[in-house]
Amino acid sequence: MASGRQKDNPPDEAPNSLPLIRGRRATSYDVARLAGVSQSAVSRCFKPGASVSGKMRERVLKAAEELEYQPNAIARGLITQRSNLVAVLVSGRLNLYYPEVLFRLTDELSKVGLRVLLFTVDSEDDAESVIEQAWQFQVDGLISASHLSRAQYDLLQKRSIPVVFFNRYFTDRSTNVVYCDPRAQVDALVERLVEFGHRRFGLIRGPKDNMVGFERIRLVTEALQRYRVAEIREVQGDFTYDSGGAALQELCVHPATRPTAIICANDMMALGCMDEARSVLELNIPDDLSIAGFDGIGMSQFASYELTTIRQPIGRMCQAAVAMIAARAELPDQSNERRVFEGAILEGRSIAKAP
Amino acid sequence: MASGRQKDNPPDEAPNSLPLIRGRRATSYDVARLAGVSQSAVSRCFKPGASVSGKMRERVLKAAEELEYQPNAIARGLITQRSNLVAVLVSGRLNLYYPEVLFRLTDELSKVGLRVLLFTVDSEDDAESVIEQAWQFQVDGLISASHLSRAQYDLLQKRSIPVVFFNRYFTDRSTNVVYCDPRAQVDALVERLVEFGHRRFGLIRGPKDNMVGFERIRLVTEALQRYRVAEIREVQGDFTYDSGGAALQELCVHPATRPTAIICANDMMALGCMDEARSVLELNIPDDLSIAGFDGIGMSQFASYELTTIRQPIGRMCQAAVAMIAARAELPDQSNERRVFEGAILEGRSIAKAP
DNA sequence: CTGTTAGCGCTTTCAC
DNA sequence: GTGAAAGCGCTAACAG
Repeated sequence: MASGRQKDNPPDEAPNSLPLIRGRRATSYDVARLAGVSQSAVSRCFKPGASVSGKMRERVLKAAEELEYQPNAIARGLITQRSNLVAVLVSGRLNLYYPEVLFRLTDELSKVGLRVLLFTVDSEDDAESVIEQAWQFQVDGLISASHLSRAQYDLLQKRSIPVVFFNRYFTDRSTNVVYCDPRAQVDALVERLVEFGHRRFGLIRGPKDNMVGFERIRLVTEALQRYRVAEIREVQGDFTYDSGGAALQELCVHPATRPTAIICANDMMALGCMDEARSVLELNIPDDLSIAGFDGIGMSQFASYELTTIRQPIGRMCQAAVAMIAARAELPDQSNERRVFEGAILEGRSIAKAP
Repeated sequence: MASGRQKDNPPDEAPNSLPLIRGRRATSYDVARLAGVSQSAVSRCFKPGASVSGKMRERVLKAAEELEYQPNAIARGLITQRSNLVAVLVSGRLNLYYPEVLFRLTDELSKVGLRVLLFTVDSEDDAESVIEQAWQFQVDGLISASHLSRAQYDLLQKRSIPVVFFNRYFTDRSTNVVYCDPRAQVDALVERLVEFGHRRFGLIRGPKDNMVGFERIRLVTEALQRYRVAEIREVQGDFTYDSGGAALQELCVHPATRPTAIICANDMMALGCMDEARSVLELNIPDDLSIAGFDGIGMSQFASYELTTIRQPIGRMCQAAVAMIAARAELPDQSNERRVFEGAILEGRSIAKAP
């Protein structure tokens, strides 16, 4: 067999053969040999801020270009203990109904030189295996826009993997978290609806395991109580379009006392609700029924809907999440941080005076 | 300093300390020491189908569990020359308007033990750097649901990175490709529209660099010519909702001779079109205007739209793409393959007799 | 500034 | 069936 580290070519090989010698990619040794320098010199040339003379750098880069050499990130990660990989967890739901988030996160991460190892999760059991995978791949951090159990979070902590939660958190654990607090906007929205004369409200919850959905409905309920609204009916949804329509039906079983205003824990359900109201119950929106949502997804502003909703500043939130994870990939022992963003009311045409 | 490979503990360390010794994760050496076997034995226990005695396996797995040992995928990749990483390229557009694709691909890939290194691309220049990144991370393959230039594809080939195209291909290159051929459904759709008495058609194209959009419109045009339809007006769109509305305006500048049927290169534009028709031009759909699309995205079947469209069998297409890339990650030199799926007409309520 | 050297944690011959 | 030893491609002290 050939000697170690390919210090010399096998005799039958042309001296300046193609970069891919027998399908093998060029290594820093190949570049070093061609440039007539040491292998570590090559390494330095690819490390930003290393001390190399201009002459050397030039020769090395020329040789590297000729061989189409690019440092092997895997080998680098092995020794530096930094993979430059960040695991991103999104639930199937989020990805389908709010794809902007994943897209923005990926974009921002790539700006700071981090790659996305994508995981989609549908249940807590999935998350279990995701954590093992992330661990095996030595990720520098994890951004979770999906539910994790406390045990799973503790495991991550124990393994010193920095975690940033996106729009979810634990009440009994300090964590890094980026989220949107819609409190002020909820209050303004409720005030407006009450001023419009609404007295019977329907609230459509998110899935049971979802903090954000829960919190939103809680804020709405509290605001309503502050305005002395007593007739509040809550029904369960699961963030899907279909569940929005089903929930509306449930709220309207007694047409005489049906709500005149409905607030949904997310936009997707609000759209389902609007469609059900118009096409099945034959109600006009907003004249017969006011509907509002949360998120500010692109679709909610389509002409068929023009939903009044509370938007999250997704762009800034994604930037914040990435900045936090990048900082902790660099210095793992930073203390936890919460970054809370305000929402903003997106004025649509889905709310009006009570009928 | 401590001796190489941590064969012995520093004296100040407790014998059975925590798995994370000073934040370091357990290695196969740690497990070997605890189990009283050689390091290579540990390695074998984690390799499926290796020859290990039951007794040994048991001891090793017990030690591994105690130390929470999981093999380091990075180090493994370095030696096996397989990273188990697959680069997935999606364009911002695709991700936003057709998130199902990314979701399904990720799911299927994880079933065969491959991880997704996600890249989002908006221009060909982005693709350039993505390819370098993918190369640096030694990906076992690349699935591209985004545009690549010929030069970029050739580079990938030269580097022996298996590539599977999702819904795009080159006319002058043989490639691995999964795509949907809607020919038969286009023909059926056009036939139906002609039978409904439509004689003036409007066609809304996709972005200029997009093969699929181009092909769809070409198929429509050919079918129309076969049915001797002469009045065809094509306008440019870019697959976005907004561009659908704008295109409709352009098609209707002369109300007297406006098209009575419109076919859009994708669903998202068709939705924009429907909304523009209803809310701005005050046309009824389908009575005043028939509209059809391509894709079969979830949203197209919302009650506000019920678009008649030609659906792609996304689930099966994603399975096929993953099977192809997995096979080529295993045996890189397999010949190219094209897997073509038929579309299916999704019956909505957006087409009817010509006014 | 440059080269030498020692590993990162793993898989894989090769003897035994 | 098991252990010893080599080495994947790279970075990081350390000398010079």
